[in-house]
Amino acid sequence: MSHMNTIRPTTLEAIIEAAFACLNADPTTTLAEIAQSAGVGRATLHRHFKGRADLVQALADRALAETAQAAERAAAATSYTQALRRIMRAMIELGDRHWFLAQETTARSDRSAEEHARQRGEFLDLMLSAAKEGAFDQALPQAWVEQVYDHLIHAAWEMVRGKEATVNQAAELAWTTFVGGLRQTSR
Amino acid sequence: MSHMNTIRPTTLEAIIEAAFACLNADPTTTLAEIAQSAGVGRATLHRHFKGRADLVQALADRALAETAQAAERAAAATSYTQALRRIMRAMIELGDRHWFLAQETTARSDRSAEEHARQRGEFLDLMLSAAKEGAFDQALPQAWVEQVYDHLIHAAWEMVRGKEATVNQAAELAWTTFVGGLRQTSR
DNA sequence: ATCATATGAGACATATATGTCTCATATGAA
DNA sequence: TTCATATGAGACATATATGTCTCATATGAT
Repeated sequence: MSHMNTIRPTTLEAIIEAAFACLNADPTTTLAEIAQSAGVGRATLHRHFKGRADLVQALADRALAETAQAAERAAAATSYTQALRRIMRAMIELGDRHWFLAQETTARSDRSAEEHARQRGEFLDLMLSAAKEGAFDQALPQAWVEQVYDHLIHAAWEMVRGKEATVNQAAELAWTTFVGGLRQTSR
Repeated sequence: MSHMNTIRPTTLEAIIEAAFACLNADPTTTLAEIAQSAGVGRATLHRHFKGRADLVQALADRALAETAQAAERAAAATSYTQALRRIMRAMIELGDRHWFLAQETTARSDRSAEEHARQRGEFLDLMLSAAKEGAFDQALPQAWVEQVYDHLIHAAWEMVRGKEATVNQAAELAWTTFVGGLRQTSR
């Protein structure tokens, strides 16, 4: 604290945002390319992250923390179904984080994997509760409901990325498709 | 023709299948790892493919050809809607090819990209025709319908991969979810 | 059996990404 | 201004993936 010449917050942020964007677009992206995309020297990237593995771990940690926080906030709702809907919207907004976590399965720390599993577990409980509320057909395989939920988030995020919809529109489309597609009467 | 000691078809096939599996699981997979996974020497892989780029191009070409052929076969149906359904099922069966084409956007030959675009165009026409038949709500953004269609294919494929459903079951789930989610009354 | 070709193993060279260091400069606090 | 720290540029070393070659062996056709 006090007088220290702190790291410019923009530098670290720029690296992290560029890394999310680059690695989501192409997981083989070079550290040099990420640095360049962040408008930062290659050495600077190495000062902040020991190496590729370290960077990826940091991204995973951040994505996990951000999605967890957003989900927690969104979970405050009048019903489990509404919570599910609000979380879906929140995940679409954090689409790059969500997608990164879904893709980057390689070599994550135990703690990180545990946290991910814990979050996932909480979410599944919520889904179960929403199912009991009648949000979707309880006879459907749980795995299918999860798959559809996650993939619709990604689909919606890509709509937003491609400027084909606003976040609100995409979230609305995704939710409507989710409940309509998994409705009990639709079987 | 004639007396030549032909390449063992199994060698090439093994390499290609291993490459699809490995690269889908982790795009950064090494050529050495692919060769090993195929149960083949590293040198042998290089005899068949000049390098990584060449291999990826070959995979893309094959995936394109296989999906095109399967789609053409499936398109023979009693209605555009049925064709759409049969194509969806076919794509789930070719899930690894379909996914590979969706992911591997980097550096494909012009011819390959053109062919992909052409296929895509034909498919969009079909979707439009199915929409006119009432397969789904015509008021929905075309891009959203495409996104949902493609993502449900991937979701279904992952169900099959994870042994959580047979191809038939997964295809049924995907189609039901598709038409239910995009139904006109569901808006 | 004989021969042509495919293959595997490994040596070797090269290319590319990664990691480390130095030094000049920029920046913000005191 | 003065000072401590962050940064950029680039040199340099290392690690890893890739590409090429040789040779012994396996395989299938004749």
